[in-house]
Amino acid sequence: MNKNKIIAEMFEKIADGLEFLGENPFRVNAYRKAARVLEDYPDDVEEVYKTKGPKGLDAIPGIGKGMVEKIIEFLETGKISRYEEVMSKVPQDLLKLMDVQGIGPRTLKLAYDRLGVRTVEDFKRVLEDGSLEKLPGMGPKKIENIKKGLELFKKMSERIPLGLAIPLVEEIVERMKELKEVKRISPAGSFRRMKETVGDLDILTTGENGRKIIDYFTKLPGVTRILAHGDTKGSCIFNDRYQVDLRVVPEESYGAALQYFTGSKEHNIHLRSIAKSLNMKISEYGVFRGNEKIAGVTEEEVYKALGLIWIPPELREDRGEIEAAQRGELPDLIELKDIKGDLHVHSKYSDGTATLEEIAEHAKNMGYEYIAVCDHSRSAKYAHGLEIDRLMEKTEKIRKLNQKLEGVKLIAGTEVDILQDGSLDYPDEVLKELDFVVAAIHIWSKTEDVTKRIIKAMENPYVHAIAHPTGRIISQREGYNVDIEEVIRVAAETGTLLEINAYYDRLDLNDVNVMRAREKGVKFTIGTDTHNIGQLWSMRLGVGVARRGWLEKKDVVNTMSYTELMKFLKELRKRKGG
DNA sequence: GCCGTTTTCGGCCCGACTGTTTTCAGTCG
Repeated sequence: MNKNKIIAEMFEKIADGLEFLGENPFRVNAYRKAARVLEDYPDDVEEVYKTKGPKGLDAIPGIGKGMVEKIIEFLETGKISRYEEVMSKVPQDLLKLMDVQGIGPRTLKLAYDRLGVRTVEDFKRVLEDGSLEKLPGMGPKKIENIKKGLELFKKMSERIPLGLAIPLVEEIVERMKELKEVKRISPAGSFRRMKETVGDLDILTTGENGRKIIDYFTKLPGVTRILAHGDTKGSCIFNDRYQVDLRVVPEESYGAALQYFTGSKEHNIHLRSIAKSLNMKISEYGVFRGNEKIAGVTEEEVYKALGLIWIPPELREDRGEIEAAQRGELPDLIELKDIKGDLHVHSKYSDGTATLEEIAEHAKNMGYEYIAVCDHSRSAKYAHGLEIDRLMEKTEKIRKLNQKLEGVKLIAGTEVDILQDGSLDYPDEVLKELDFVVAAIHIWSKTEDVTKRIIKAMENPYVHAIAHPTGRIISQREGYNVDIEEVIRVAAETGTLLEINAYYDRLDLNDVNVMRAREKGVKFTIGTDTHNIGQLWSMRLGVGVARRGWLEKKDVVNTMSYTELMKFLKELRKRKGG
């Protein structure tokens, strides 16, 4: 585990603290930016410091002299004195409330100075007993707003996995299209960027009668609460859980608005600074030179006005895509239609619910050429892992079935367990008989470093891929204690594929790790880890991660035809010495 | 606190909404 994340968190907390103390907002922003840069930075800062010294750290964009000093202080002493100084001046418990809608640093400071509020509990008390309301700038509506914000805070504090939001958003979009006033409609925000989790869901429309469109929206089935209801914006809670904002914008600024509301915030900030350097101004209404509007109908022309080619939403995180677009060198991203098959599906043989025949049938429905059936291995008792004879029986059945099937093939595979000592749950003679082997860790302890186990598995010539390489479950668990940089390095060295597990709460590898692995020359497989056939659709989540990780068609092996893929898998084993 | 092919000082992204105001501060995205 590298220290980037720890330092990033400390910088973030310094930013919160300074904001509360009323420090120069630009300084606050500098800490936030540094935190975000570190969070995303591919290399371990400790390693950078060791090999390149302070200069190496200073070369990181957004990290200057002051931040370098603090990073070094942390690496050498485990502390940052500035952090401790700021923390000693602020009520740390109270600052948690910064994330509540309607509460910002000024409100907290006001309550702190005038009412002696020090904790979340204090704050709730002055909110209830009316003393907060008596302060200057506070009024009944503000108080009401904060109360609502607190109520929602608990429910909303957890971000929603993208896979859960997709059905809801698509249904809303379909229903809105039924209204004849609605001309154009598109989801925006982190949803459109295919971020692994989403907060609020943003939907953008153009159309004639804004009021009517918003009215219709607030009356959709599933609305349990209406938060805002105006001529251009409506905001509702669906199913007591999902906040959806609908905006109606004029046709002539649709592109600018879509760009603006798609974000990310960091991407937009960067764009606006470019606009400024070109003596232009960019907003949700368009790109302006003086009072003259020079772009705004489409996103393409917005980017073009700034000297950029259009940037796919998945890349808009300010992770180098703007510079790449300036050079005209954006990747030709993989698309869902490039996917020729699913390389991680479970059948009834282990803990899946579908028979081989049903899987083949659904492969056809998905328009696939193949599906790899990768059931659990014998140690996975909890999942009815297959003993060798059952595995052989299943493999035999797949071979026979393939002779009958038209237009689709099943690939005989396994998701073989990587055991405690890094050996595999089937002997090589057995693995050899299978066309596709993904290896995975399913049993581990929190204190254990599993890096060596995974590396040993990658060195096995019969292993094609490592499934869910970090083991994280979105908003449930962190994942194994694994040095992912090392895993990536060995994957590149041995040619072993890394899986993008597309199951909605895994998405493992994640976007940032995919990006790093790609830079090192690693190839990928995308598999849905489907256990019942209705989950096959989540391939699009995996493709979303791949796109966010800058992958092209050539980086993902299940874009190959069946024949190409089988050839590739055989050659990979040869290269690995099998 | 960061940053510079106009700048090592003086900028730093922008607009809307809300509620509280009577000209604006705070918050949000």
